[in-house]
Amino acid sequence: MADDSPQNERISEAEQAVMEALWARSPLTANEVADAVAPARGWTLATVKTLLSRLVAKQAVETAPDGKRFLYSPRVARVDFATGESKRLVDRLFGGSAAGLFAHLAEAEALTDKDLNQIEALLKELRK
Amino acid sequence: MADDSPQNERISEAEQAVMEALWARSPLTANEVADAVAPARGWTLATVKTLLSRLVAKQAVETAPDGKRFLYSPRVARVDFATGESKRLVDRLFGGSAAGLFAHLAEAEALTDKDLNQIEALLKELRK
DNA sequence: CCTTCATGTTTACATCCGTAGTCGATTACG
DNA sequence: CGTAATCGACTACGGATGTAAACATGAAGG
Repeated sequence: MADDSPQNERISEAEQAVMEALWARSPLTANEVADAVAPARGWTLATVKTLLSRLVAKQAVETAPDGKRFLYSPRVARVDFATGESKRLVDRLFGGSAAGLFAHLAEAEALTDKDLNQIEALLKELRK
Repeated sequence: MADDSPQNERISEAEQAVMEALWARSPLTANEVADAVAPARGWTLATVKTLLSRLVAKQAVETAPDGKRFLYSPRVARVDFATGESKRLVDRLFGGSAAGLFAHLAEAEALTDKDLNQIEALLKELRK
């Protein structure tokens, strides 16, 4: 029973920063990833390399040899990651009810007018 | 500059299970908390005691002496915890846009009809 | 009173995470 | 051809987390 499916392992916060770079553009070399991510987080190249390794181990990223080095690409889509994390939150905090999450955000005044308008438009669209 | 405000520290997943017990009913003794959470998670009393200690250290839980033992109560409201976690998710994944989260859930078909109805009703209420 | 039970405190330990240095091999440049 | 730069792999290490046992101390019961 080989575990060939991507991303059973959890992606940590620091790792996500690396994924974002790859989601934005890929494939990238380790250096390119570092250029994209390291400055904003104050990381050294070594840190980025470690995170890339861990992501490869977690099968969240795959490598293609390119001469001496590797080109890195995401193996999990950002959409799937976002879905997983969102569902986890909804389950953990709102008993699986997405509406519960929205009620909560509304109550916490965490919804801007813009949010409300967009959600309303979305709803209309879905109803169609 | 004393840090007297509750919960700057992050509450972990295991710790949240303990918080849930206290949010459901409080104050509770360590034993009562254990009775409430240990079976479902397969924990021993010792584990619950450790988690309670850490929560006290994190100022997420406060104690009141009750003779020989302590009574534990939450110091952070569940609502605030939920708000914090929700905002963190929205920031980390949807650039701070709650509508983005909503659009995403819709696209992932993670919204049931019930969710949609409830959200619609919510919106109507907010528009009032 | 002395033993036992209950309960909080301390210690333990494996794993994960954040952050990074070092090593070994390979490539490229002089 | 030899030396320097490059790059992935391995090692490191402190803190957080999950999980729990050992210990100390006070209370309760015989």
